[in-house]
Order: sequence, then C-alpha cells, then structure tokens
Amino acid sequence: MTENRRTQILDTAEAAMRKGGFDAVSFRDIAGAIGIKSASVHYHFPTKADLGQAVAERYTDRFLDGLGSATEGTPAARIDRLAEAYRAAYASERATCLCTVLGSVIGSLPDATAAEVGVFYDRLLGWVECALEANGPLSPTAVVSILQGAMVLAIATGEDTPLRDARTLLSGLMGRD
Amino acid sequence: MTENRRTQILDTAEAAMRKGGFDAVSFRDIAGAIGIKSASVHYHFPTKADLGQAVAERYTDRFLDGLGSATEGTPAARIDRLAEAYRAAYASERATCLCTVLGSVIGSLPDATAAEVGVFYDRLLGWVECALEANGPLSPTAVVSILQGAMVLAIATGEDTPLRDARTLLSGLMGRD
DNA sequence: AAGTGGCTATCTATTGATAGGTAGATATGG
DNA sequence: CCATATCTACCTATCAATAGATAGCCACTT
Repeated sequence: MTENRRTQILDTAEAAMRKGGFDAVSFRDIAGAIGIKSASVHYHFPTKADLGQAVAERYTDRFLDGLGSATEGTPAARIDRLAEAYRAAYASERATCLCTVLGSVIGSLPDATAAEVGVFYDRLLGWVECALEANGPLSPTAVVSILQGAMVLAIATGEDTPLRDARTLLSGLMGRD
Repeated sequence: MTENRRTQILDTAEAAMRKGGFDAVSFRDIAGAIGIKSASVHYHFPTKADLGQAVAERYTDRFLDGLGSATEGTPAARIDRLAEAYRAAYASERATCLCTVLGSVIGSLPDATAAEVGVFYDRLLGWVECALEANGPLSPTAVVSILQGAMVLAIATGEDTPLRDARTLLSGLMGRD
C-alpha cells in the first residue's frame, strides 16, 4: 500500500505538472485528488523540490525504458520509435513531455528538480546519439528539438499536425542511410 | 510618462514570464522592480489575464515586425532570418521565446492570455507559410517546431548548440529550392 | 516497543484583488 | 481669469484564498 500511495501521488503530480508546469501543482490539490491530506503528501515527499525530483526521475526512467534499446533495429526505426513515443504521449494524455514543460523554465525550478531535468536531457540525448550512429544530416539535438518543438506546437494549437509533420520529416531524413 | 510606466510594467512582466512562466510573475514583484506599489500595477492592468494578454500581444507584434516581410529575399533567406531571431533572443537574454513557455501550458492560462498566445502562433505560422512558398520538404509547423524545440533544449541544457544545429539543418534543407 | 502512514491543527508568506483616498494636471463654464 | 469639475496615476490599507511547511497525535502492523 505504501508504494501504492506514493505512486498515486507521483501520478497526480506528474499529470498536473505536464498540464500546467511546476507551479501548477500544490500539495493540497494532490492530496485532495487522491483523498488524503496535504500533510500526508509531505510525509512521502518532504519538500516540493523532492516531489519535483521524484516525478522527473520516474518520468525519465519510464520514458527511456519505453524507447527500448538504442541498438535495436535500424537507425531509422529507432528514431521512429522515439517520434512515436512523443505522438503517443500527446494522443493519450493531450499533455506535453514533462521535461519540455519543466525544461523551458529550468532556471526557476528548485535545484534538485532542475538537476533531475538535466539528467533527462543527458540520457535522452545519449540515447539519440547512439541510435543515430552518426548517420545522415541529423544531430542528436536536432532530432530532440524537432520532436519537442512539435509537442509544444501541438499543445498550443490543439492540433496534432505538428507531431505528424515532425515524424514525416524525421523519417524522410533518416530514410537514406 | 504614462505610456512609459506601462512599458516598464510590460518589460518587467515579459522578462519574468520568459524566465519562469506565467505563474512566476506577481504583481508585487513587478511593482517592486520598478519602484511602485502592486495596486498601481492593477491600475494599468486590472487582472493578471489582462497583463498576460498585453504582454503576449506586444511580444507578438515586436517579434513579427522583427522578421520583416515574408516576401523579401529568397525563401532560404527568410527562414534564416527567423532562425537568427530565435538565436538572437537566446543570446541576448538567455530566455525562451515567450510563447514557447506560455504555449506549453496553454490549458492552464486565463482565457484572454491563452487566446493571445494563439494569435502568436497563427501569425507566426502564417508568416512561415508565406515565406516558404511551398518549396522543399519543410512544412510551416516543422520549421517552427525545430526552432522552438531548439530553444527549449538550449535553455534546459544551458548550451546554444541546439540553436546552431537547428539553423544549420534549416539552411541545409532550404538550400536546394 | 518500534516503525509506518496517516491525521488535525496551525504557522508564516504570498497571491490576486479591491476599496477608498490624494496630489497634480487638464479641461470646462461663467 | 478664475472656480469648479474631471481625469490620471499613484497611494495606503486590507481582503480572502492559497502556498509550502511543521509539530504533535493516533491507529495499525510487525
């Protein structure tokens, strides 16, 4: 049950952060959503920095696990898995990648939380670098930029066109390697 | 003097929003930064939704004016002006595009503010569509995605590599039209 | 007896917002 | 030309709501 409650808290906090950013999450709202009191949330995560860190850490693990091995399949297939992960995240929850929201305001996050967001980008860029095998015109940062930007645009405009365009563009650029 | 004070408020609010998002701005902080009281800020902008709208509106006008005409120069030159605008914004202020920050959490913004962010994307995508002249493999959303995502990545990682990569990629893709 | 996981109650700080007052400029009307 | 009225741009003071955080208690398990 312990781990369950913790998971509930993280689920709720993650959803709220992805929709409205770090400041959109309050201990009271989280507690209210799962039927406990705010003091009990503090029991599991003493400070908001702790909570932010834990949310980002779990998100990072899950996101990278979902991508599978960076050596499985062709480079083009790997990048397409990444593009599909972004598209699926938008389709299922209509919310941005957590670290896109947090990353754009990283300077105003608590240190512990900001550091964990940094880890996300390190690991993601590492995965992409490995997946690309230095083929084609794309750098790791370019791949991540396209997908991340498409995500923001999709959220902001309420359409998934940007994500489909991004996937098309990436597969076109990866196609000849 | 009136318009001056208003401008001061907008300047301060814009800088704060670009660094930390909508919720990072408080009437008191703005007032304190320019040496007046929070009630005086409310005098110029009754609600926070009004303030957000005004900031976004001014930002949109300035950003698009800075791009120049979407029919001046070659398509490649136009897109390069856009890329340069993003790079310059990062270099000079080390802050994201306002509407990238606001756009990623558009669902949790006040209606009036969110609507104005929508206008930004409409106008920007319109400019890019015109600038591209339907040449090459790039869609308007793809162009904006790349630059916007690169901006987030630059802020999150503290390096300008993503922006330089984005510009290189775009000029490579525009080169042959 | 100790640890876990929650509770009540409370603290201080900060938030957006409002009511109502005031000094100075500007405009209006006799 | 002067008195009155209005407007501008700020002020003080205060509000209710909400924020993150803490102290200390209680029930249940081990």
